[in-house]
Amino acid sequence: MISVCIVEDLEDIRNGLAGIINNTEGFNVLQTFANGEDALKHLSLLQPDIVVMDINLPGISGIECIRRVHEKNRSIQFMMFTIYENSDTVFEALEAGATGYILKNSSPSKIVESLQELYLGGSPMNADIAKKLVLRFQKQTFTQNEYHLTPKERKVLELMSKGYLYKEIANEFNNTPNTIKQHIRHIYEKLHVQNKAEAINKIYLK
Amino acid sequence: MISVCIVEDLEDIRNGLAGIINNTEGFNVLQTFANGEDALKHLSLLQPDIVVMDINLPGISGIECIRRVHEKNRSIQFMMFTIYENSDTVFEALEAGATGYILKNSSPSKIVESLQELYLGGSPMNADIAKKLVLRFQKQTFTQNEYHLTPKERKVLELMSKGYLYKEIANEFNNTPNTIKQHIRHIYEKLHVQNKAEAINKIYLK
DNA sequence: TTCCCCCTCTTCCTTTTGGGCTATTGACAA
DNA sequence: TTGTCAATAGCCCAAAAGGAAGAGGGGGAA
Repeated sequence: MISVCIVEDLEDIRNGLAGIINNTEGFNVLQTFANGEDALKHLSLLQPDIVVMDINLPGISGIECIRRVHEKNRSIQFMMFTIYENSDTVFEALEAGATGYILKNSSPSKIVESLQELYLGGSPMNADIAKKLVLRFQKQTFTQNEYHLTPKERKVLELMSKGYLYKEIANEFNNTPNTIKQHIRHIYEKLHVQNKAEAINKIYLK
Repeated sequence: MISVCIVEDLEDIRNGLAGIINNTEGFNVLQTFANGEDALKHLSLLQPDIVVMDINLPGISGIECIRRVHEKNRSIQFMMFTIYENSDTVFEALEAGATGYILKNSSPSKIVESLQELYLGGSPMNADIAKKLVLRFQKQTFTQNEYHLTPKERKVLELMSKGYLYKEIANEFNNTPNTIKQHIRHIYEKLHVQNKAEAINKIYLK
């Protein structure tokens, strides 16, 4: 039996969704909430398997609600439930702890299918959002070539990003620290940055 | 008309797949290849919209093949085509430039649907793989709590990782640089690191 | 062959960082 | 009320990083 809680401010949608889930074998709606504040109070005690969370709630946002509950309850799975697909919002929610994502206009069967996937350890989401995740993932390799770094510079940058000192990098390549310094100066010029942290940020983060 | 090339060493599977795709309205199989070497020679000229790439090829691997073609042809979309779901392999392929992912035992309709999604800019993949991507994405936020950093320390760390100097962070919070230095000392102690780059690495990378 | 780029290394100098140590305040919990 | 801890801040000192400017060798392309 998969236990579910629903947080959704619109009564019709909330009840409709609860109906769909309750009428599906193997699912059980424990409780529904009309706002994030109520949900915050009770979710830790209820310990549902899944929380279906509307993102646009009055008062505390769905994302904030996920963040707070997720922090203390790592076993509860959160399924975002929204009408639109703003990718920033979705990323924020993923960061806050959500693992799945369904659109409000999905068919009942699609919704149930997604909940099952989530319960089985998957991350149901549409191909668009998955693509954005993939792009973030690819960014690293992608970015490096953009700045026309030479092979040597890339290797230096990599060690630098791991916290190696100039002299340690120098040992690694049998160079003098001065040489490494020179490479790093060139890297900074090409990236238009002034220090290690900025360089790492530009190449490996964001 | 969506143009497709197929790289797959097993003749039956290759022809079967080509048949499925050619019999679907809106799709056209330009050419099929039995190995990566042949594909490498011709893909740049053929410029298909999509390449369906088997990962386990004799000789040069599918991943290496994607990497090389992708490097010079950013508009060609790559769909991985495998029997198993080793996540390391899938990540490697994503890194190499693949954006979609289908299992060999998928139904013909599922395969066609995935190809359409890919063409429309999505990243078709099953919920398991999506979950792994999400987990990588969440790692950051996840890690921070592990080291019991205080909220202030987290904020300092964040600015530090962006390349801010002590005094710049100090201005941001109306503190003296000495205070920031002290916070950073504590951060380093908690993370067991000696410098910025290591700290960034431990919290935001890998 | 000439020119450009990559890799190598230097010297001189300033700024930034990091480690050790100490200390005060306020909040919160036992 | 006493103890702990976060946040604030200071001092001294040494190491590391970064900026400016120059220079030589080697290899590939025009």
